[in-house]
Amino acid sequence: MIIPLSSMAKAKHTISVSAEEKIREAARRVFMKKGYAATRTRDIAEEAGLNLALLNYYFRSKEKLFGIVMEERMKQFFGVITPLMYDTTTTLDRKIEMIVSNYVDMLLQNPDLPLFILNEIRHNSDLFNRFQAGRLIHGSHFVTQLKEKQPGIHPLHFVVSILGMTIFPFVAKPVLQSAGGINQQLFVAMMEERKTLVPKWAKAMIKMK
Amino acid sequence: MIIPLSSMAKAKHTISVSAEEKIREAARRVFMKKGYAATRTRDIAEEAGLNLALLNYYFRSKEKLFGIVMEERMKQFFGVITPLMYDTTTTLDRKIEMIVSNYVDMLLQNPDLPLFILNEIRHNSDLFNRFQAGRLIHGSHFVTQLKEKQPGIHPLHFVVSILGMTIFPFVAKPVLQSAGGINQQLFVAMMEERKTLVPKWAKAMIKMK
DNA sequence: GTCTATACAAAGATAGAC
DNA sequence: GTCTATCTTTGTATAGAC
Repeated sequence: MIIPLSSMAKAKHTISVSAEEKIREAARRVFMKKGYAATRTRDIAEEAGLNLALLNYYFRSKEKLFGIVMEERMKQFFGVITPLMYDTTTTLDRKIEMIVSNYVDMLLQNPDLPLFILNEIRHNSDLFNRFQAGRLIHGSHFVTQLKEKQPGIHPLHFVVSILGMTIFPFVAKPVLQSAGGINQQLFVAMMEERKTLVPKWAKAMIKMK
Repeated sequence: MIIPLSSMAKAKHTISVSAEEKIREAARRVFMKKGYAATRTRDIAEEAGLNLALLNYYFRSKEKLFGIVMEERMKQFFGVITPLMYDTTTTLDRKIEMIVSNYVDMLLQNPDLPLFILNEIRHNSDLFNRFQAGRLIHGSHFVTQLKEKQPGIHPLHFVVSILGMTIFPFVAKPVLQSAGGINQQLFVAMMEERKTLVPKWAKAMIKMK
């Protein structure tokens, strides 16, 4: 039996991670930690345990490599809520519970993600526009449901409040730990508590006169 | 009558801004816009309309200049709430109203401030520790009042929620405008509305069973 | 595909004239 | 105090051997 070369190459790639993959993962870690501007391509090569030239061989430039990392991270950051917000089969209350819970779980695994994303978008707003042109929130079923319940208040007020209560603690984490006098363990415990607290508060807000 | 030289120099400084001052203000604008790592000293010199060498003449290095700017901005960012939080003469409800209202007013004038501060602190947490060692929130009268009203819930939960609802919209502004479909004018109007909405919600949260 | 060595550009800092 | 010119370091990208 003849085994095609392409299959052999594929098999080889499944046992040991390819150099390309190593660089992409190293780039993700370094970019996330230091941000685009403060990251040196040498840092990425070193983190990957590979030579600097490989970086330019697989990806054309620092900027191209960053674009790839950024797209993956934005998918992760916005992907947590987009499907939920557009789901027409769940109630408003259930949506709120799921959005908060899913976000907290994901952010506990990726605490640096929000500040990274929001900061890089601010310095290059094209990043976001290129990713998914507008209307991500505006046209969602979630917004429709909010408008029904509270026609007098712009639905974005509720979206901002829920996301703010959920995401902000991770953005302000260093300050909270230092000025609030809490350690890592307590921080995690509080975020777990917020999975029930924030939805409870949010539902009350929406039902208020 | 004899006018001392020192007075003349002082008078001169009141009419035209000194080079040192020009550089500090230019540095503030450029650092706030691009962040520390992405800022080039040449950008600051150009923004100030002065030569690059002056920057090193007055301040020893880019890092020193940044430290000065950072300290001023942190004073502004934390100074808005610190006095209020430690004030023992105001009620809890009044404190909440004042914190939100003061923050919104200040942030409408300095929309880039939160992301700048939080991002730079994350990349160099010494910046915050050096500024004002811990306890900024932890030992405040505000926290004491919250603990009285709701002994079962960690007071930091309320602090985080109030600050999150107030500050987060400014941190996420580019995303909100693009994905939420709102322009600058509507953004400002909504932030004004939040000066009454957020306190109303926050008070209800604290009173909940 | 992977490496070493190096070209080239950008950026921080300084010397020295005025 | 302020400028022009320049040194030095750092960082991105490429050439060329294996």
